Amino acid sequence: MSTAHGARARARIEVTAAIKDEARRQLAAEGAARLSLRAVARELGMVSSALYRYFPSRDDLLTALIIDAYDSLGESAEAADEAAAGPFERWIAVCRAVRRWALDHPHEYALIYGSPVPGYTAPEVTVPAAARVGLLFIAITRDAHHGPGLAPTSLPADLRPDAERMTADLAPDLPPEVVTALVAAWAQLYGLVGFELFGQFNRVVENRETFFRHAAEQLARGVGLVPGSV
Amino acid sequence: MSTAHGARARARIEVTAAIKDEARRQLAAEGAARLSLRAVARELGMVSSALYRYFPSRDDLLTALIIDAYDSLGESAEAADEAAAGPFERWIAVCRAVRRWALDHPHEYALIYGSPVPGYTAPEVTVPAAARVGLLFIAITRDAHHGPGLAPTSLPADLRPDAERMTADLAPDLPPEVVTALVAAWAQLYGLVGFELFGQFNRVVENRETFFRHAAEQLARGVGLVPGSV
DNA sequence: TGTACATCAGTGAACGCGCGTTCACTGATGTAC
DNA sequence: TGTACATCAGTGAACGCGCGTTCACTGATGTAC
Repeated sequence: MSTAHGARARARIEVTAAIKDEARRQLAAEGAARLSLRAVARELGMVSSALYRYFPSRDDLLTALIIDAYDSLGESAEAADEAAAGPFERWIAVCRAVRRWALDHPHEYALIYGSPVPGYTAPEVTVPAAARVGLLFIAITRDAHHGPGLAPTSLPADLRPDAERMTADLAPDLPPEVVTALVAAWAQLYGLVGFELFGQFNRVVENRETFFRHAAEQLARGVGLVPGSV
Repeated sequence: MSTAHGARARARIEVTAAIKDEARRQLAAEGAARLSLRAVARELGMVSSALYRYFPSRDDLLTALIIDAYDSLGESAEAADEAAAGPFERWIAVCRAVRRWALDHPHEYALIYGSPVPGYTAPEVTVPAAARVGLLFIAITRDAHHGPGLAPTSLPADLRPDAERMTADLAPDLPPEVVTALVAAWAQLYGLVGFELFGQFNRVVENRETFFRHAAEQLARGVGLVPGSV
């Protein structure tokens, strides 16, 4: 019954991977807006119409690349998390992994966190992969909250309902003050990374690694994490 | 001597403005990657080659739009600044103006702060316009520093040289701790705005106005600003 | 083990599209005397 | 005020390009009996 191990099935997996690899290469070189099915096919020595056996349209190829990018970023972040001990240190490690990954994969980063690709809207299937880094930050903060050291700032009254809804959705065992700070810190992290990546720090910040680490530490403090506690 | 008031000169100014307006309209509708000289000309009832009397190439038109966008954002921010009193309140007002402008001009915002347009690199002429909002934040913080209320966090030793260089470049009369915090806050502000604008807050933050205001207040505190002091 | 049929990866030509840019030109507006 | 010439905005045709997608096809791989 299982054709899943036939030569045809194996070939299909390999060619699909080759298409994505070449597409990723072009993405890295030119950006998502310039990614072209015809160019991918040309580079693989195929005829452009052959790609339609693997991806029903250019948008589907883009979607596959987006999911892969989120997963690649998620894996980097998770590996950094596992290599660190203590909530504060884990937080910093994940922030640095995100920055590192972004600098190593600028166009893939732009694809998932930059301005939307014109004419393309990401389908629902991308959501789980997109959530990985966020879930990691939540897990780290939750672990810290079980120990000592969380000193959340207070919430204004008009933010409380939304904060409580977010808390119920994301991390019911954390205080709403912390969840709010967490979401803000998450967005702010991407501001820091994006500014560096897209050139806004040119002529302003030079020692970017050190600057980033300092800023990431401030973000950690913002969600109540302090160095050294385990 | 002065042909600057002839009918021809006046017409030139008007047509140049009309081209930019139409280009801005297409930018708003489709994004920078889809902006096309031919479509602009078509919409204006001109032949595409006629645009070359006004802009030597598509890139020059893009550059003009970028400068206009920075100036438009800068004006909004400056107007908000002037309408507020006290450093903390001015800070919040400027942050909110930036967010408001971004939500009102999403594609122009993406053009100046989103992922770079493929094949285009912004020339030097854009720098002064790009600096306006940053200068505003520096001015606000400087004013606060002349009064009471600045309580800067400390700097790690390895960041100090870069922090002192930045301080000399940007605001020699401010302490390096504050300048560093300022640059970070500036990047973080754009993280908050970008996340909302590019859809990362979908299904996460609902009351975005309130959330943003709270986050902006935290940023203000990060550079040592506190409410109520004048 | 061998044969008949079904599946499906890849081909090659074509459709219809839009793009940026160049170039020789026409004709109206502006300038010098 | 009138004439001769220079400037320059806008035209229309063309160049050369690349794109996504469709379609009828060939031929190799896989399946059922």
